[in-house]
Amino acid sequence: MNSIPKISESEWVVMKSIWNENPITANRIVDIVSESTTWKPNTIKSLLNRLVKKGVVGHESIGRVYQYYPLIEESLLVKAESHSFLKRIFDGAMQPMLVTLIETEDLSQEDIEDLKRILEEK
Amino acid sequence: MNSIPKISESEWVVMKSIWNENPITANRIVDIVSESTTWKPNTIKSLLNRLVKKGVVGHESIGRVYQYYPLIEESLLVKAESHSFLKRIFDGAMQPMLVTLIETEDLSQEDIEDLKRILEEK
DNA sequence: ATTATTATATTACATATGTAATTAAAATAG
DNA sequence: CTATTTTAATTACATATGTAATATAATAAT
Repeated sequence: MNSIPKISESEWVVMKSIWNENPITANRIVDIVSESTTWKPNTIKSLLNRLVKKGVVGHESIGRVYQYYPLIEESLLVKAESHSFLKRIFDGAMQPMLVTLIETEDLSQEDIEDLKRILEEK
Repeated sequence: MNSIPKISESEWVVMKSIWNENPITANRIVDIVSESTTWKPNTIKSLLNRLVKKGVVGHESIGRVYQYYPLIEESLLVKAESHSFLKRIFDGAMQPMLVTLIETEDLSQEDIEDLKRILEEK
């Protein structure tokens, strides 16, 4: 966990369920992830195992069943991912990115105001 | 080119050189990409070929050498990528993303002002 | 204890990606 | 034209990823 590991798109969705409910059992993860995907339970378990292998998720058997929990903070991974995205697509330039997203994401006037407020607080 | 193809991280850097200089020869691409990577020329050519296979780059022999050119607009791919990133990491929510990037990317006061201006223009 | 049920771990397999080397084709130099 | 150089195409190969099936170990039911 020294350098931040890369986790794949599918792994992200599993990871999120673990950050949201910590600790959490494999079955809960399967239930939650199943709501937003069509993946078979085995698929979800596989992804879970890969996350364990990558060292971003830990588990211990409390009682008769494993409890899984994150070994890395969500904000850390989110930051790493955001930074790499910004660099990869926009060569690190925030302005073009904001422009692109503003015109892609069709935001309400409210949203725009919120965003401005965020900037003002800086 | 009906649905937008996915291009990998490495392919992005090759793709960028083609958007920047259009049309462009393979050798130029190799030269340019070599400046920012340690990839062997063959590696760069391979990536180029994959882009052709994916249908995002075209080529035709003008004179004795191929000229390569993009078959898809940069802005289109950028938008698709941005949208998918936003969805994947932030569940589509701009606010948290902006917050994250603001605190990750350490921006100058100038930058902040620029960003505000962009928002005001909406 | 033996069987059935869960839960977890191992193995599988196709496609994608990173990273090139090898081969073939085309152009140029003798 | 034949040999060499340059360019482009094909093949290679390890690791990652998407997507599971199968096998094994632990529990619970009989």
